[in-house]
Amino acid sequence: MNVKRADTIADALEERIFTGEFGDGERLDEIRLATEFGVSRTPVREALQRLVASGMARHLPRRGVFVRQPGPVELMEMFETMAEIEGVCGRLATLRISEQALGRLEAANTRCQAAVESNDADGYYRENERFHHVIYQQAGNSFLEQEALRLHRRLKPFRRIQLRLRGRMAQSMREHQAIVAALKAGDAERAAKALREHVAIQGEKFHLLMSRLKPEANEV
Amino acid sequence: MNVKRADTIADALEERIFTGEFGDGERLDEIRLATEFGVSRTPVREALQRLVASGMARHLPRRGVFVRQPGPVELMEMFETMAEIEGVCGRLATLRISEQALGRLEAANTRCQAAVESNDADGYYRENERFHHVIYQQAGNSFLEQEALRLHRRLKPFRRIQLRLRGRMAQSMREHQAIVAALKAGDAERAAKALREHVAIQGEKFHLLMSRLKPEANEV
DNA sequence: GTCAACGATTTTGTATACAATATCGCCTGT
DNA sequence: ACAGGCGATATTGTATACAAAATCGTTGAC
Repeated sequence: MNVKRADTIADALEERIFTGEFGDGERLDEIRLATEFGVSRTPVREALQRLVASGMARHLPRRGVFVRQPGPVELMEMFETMAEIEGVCGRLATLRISEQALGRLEAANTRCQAAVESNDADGYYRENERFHHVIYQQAGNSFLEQEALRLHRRLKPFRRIQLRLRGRMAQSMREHQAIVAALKAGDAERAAKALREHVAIQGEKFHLLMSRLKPEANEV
Repeated sequence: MNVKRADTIADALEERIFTGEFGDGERLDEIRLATEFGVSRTPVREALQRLVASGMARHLPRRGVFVRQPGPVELMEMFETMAEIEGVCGRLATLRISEQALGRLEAANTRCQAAVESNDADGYYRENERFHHVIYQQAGNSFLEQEALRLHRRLKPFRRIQLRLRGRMAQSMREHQAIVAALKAGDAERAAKALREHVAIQGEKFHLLMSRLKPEANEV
């Protein structure tokens, strides 16, 4: 193992929170996890601290660490924030993007199109991610890029679902093309708006799916 | 002590990094800090992890944690990101702000004006902070608000300095008034632009001061 | 029967002990 | 004299032991 054990434990726990194996409010028992991972409490506690720092769990002093699944309201807030940050990245990228990066965007879009045609959701998802990462990077601000990546990653399990909606992949594809068009035209405000709405729609589609699947889970 | 010891240690270390007592690249020796704080290594290690999580230090496995002071480039990136986020908050707040909050903004501005007239930089700083916090809050997105507060806090030691520039307080005051005017007019784009530039100028002024004070520190 | 208080138990937070690995200095060989 | 390797030392990472505090159950009083 290249990284220290506490890091791997943190990753494993993170994954389990993402998949929903750990429900909201569930206490993460240090001893239980320690025995489960076959380690002492020390590395488990380090991992838990990492979860708390990333906002995936809450720490109540002398009480323990409790997983904190975002509710519908917070999820919509996170999607809105992501949309705004993407918009910012898009506006800055319009002014700063390189020719090469524009090429990478179009290449990713081409592969997205292929995925749409073969109805390959996984492939689309992968290329879509690449597309967005290029835009974050081309905003020309490493700090902003890192923040965008952080939130992007946090929303990953929720973003993925909405691609299952009928026709969403093709719609997303058209939005990508509009984004590239605005970037090529050097129209920063149009690029910002296109990206903002592209992500906002993802949030709305996700919300739609959630309210369909479990309509009772819409409060708090 | 209400909070656990590791938290207070983290706060103390954070403060010392902010004040520059710990320089960039300096190793934070667990044993040294433990003896200094009169505790064992365990709470010190927890505190160090918190610093790493907040980006104020870096952790090299089996090597230790090293303080990571942002260089001029990263600082400008952080100011630019802050400017963009404030712009976003401003745009959203224009659509969502309450009458009461508008009143609070104007009250804060009035107190700012008083501080300008008595040349009270500390007072100005305090009311300026309140002003911005109201805008974050009125964006109507708790998640975004928390992100804004986090970055705002991170930039605190650097934001404060620029107020010492001659005439900066009065200029900042005028910018605040333009922001409130845009908010009252319901012109979201104008409010966004005004806030973006207000913060961007802070970054520029800070940069100006830095290049004056230590012109050799402008690389990396 | 219910509520409160007290003690036992569990669990977190901290200290210390141990293990593993990196760093530094010395020594030897060329 | 300098480079490389080997060992001593120091430091991080993990395990265990201990302390403090919260929870839970029981018991007793009303």
